Amino acid sequence: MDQPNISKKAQNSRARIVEAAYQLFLRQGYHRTSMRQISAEAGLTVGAIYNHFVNKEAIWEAVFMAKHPYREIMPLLKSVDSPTIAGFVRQSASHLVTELSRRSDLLNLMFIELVEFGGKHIPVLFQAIFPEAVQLGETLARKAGNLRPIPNLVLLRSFMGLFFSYYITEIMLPEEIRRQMGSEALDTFIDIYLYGVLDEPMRERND
Amino acid sequence: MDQPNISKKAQNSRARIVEAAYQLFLRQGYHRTSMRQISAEAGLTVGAIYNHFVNKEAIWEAVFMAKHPYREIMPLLKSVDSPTIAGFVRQSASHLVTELSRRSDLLNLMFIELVEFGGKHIPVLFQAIFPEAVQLGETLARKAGNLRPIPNLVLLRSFMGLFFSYYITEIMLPEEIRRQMGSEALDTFIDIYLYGVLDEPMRERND
DNA sequence: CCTACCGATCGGTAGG
DNA sequence: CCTACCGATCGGTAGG
Repeated sequence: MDQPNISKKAQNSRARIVEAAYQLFLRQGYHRTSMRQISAEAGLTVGAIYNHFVNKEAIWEAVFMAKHPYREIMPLLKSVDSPTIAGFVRQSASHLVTELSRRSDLLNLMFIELVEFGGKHIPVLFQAIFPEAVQLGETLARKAGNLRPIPNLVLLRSFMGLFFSYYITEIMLPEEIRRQMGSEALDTFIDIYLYGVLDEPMRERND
Repeated sequence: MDQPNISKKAQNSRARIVEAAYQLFLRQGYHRTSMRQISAEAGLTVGAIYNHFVNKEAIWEAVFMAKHPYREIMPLLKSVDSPTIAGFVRQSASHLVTELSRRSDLLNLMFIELVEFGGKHIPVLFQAIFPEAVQLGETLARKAGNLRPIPNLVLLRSFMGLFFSYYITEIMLPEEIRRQMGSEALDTFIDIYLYGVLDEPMRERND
């Protein structure tokens, strides 16, 4: 115990840097967060960070890949086991929106990426998650329910778009208006989507 | 001509600062843009800027209020004159998406606001556009077509959400996948929306 | 509206 | 020769 595994120590430092940077980036944005803050939060010196990352942007890349919303969203979607499309969409929506409102900062990572880096790291991220996403699209298409003729990829895209549309319009509404709409807004969004993609019945709320 | 109108000169300087800052903020983000850059682009010194704005954030507020997407979107939507809901949605969508792809930076202002300021200026912006938006919602609801029972505000919100969902998912897709989906993706998104909000017929593409 | 400058802090690197 | 890290400081730039 006097001679700890050096490699493990290094991995631990790296993990602490990523975790500290993640918290700070979300709270303050990328440019408002200094290397000093990251190093202080991670419990090592500024110089020490550069043994793990060549520069600040490399830290962002590690944070982005390790903490992007999909890492939370995918397991959530996989845990939904309704046999019908309608049930799957309703359950997914309630899970996702609960998660998004509990952690309203989740999509901020994507916004920072878009604002600060022009989205240049997104293709790499996309490659990593594409197979899983395609699989999800196929799972969705195989469930019971008469889908209108919609290509799998577009179906998947619109499914994800459902949450973006709800979340972004929610962010942009002042508290007051949000209350006026009530919690039915989400149900209505889901209904619109289900009426939009399904052909005939199966749209009832029977999850 | 030796004694130009001072107030006009001041207004002109202010306008040049806002325009210069707008270009730079979009291109580089807020924190990557220095007061020096803005002053150089606007053709005056750093100190001079502080005769027009108390600080850098005040410049952002002026840019945000003057250049936000609604300023472009609202006139566009008002110019659409189809008598049916379906026609209105289809025409609006084609106009908006054309405009958004021609100026892919339009929504970036919103993202910067969210990332750098936590969205704290949005309520002010919202107050300014809310009456117009409500009017638009009513116009939409009065057009021909059997709407399912959806509250006006939620209908308007979902209508705006349609574009967010399309635009955000487009940003997040690498060029390659976007091409695979083809240009029908937008048409499919619109169809899903129309099937979602309309009760029975009138969904045909007859704009 | 300018020149000149401030306290502080930035991302990154020196030698050991 | 490696790793992980230190105290101190680099040249420049931030908002004001």
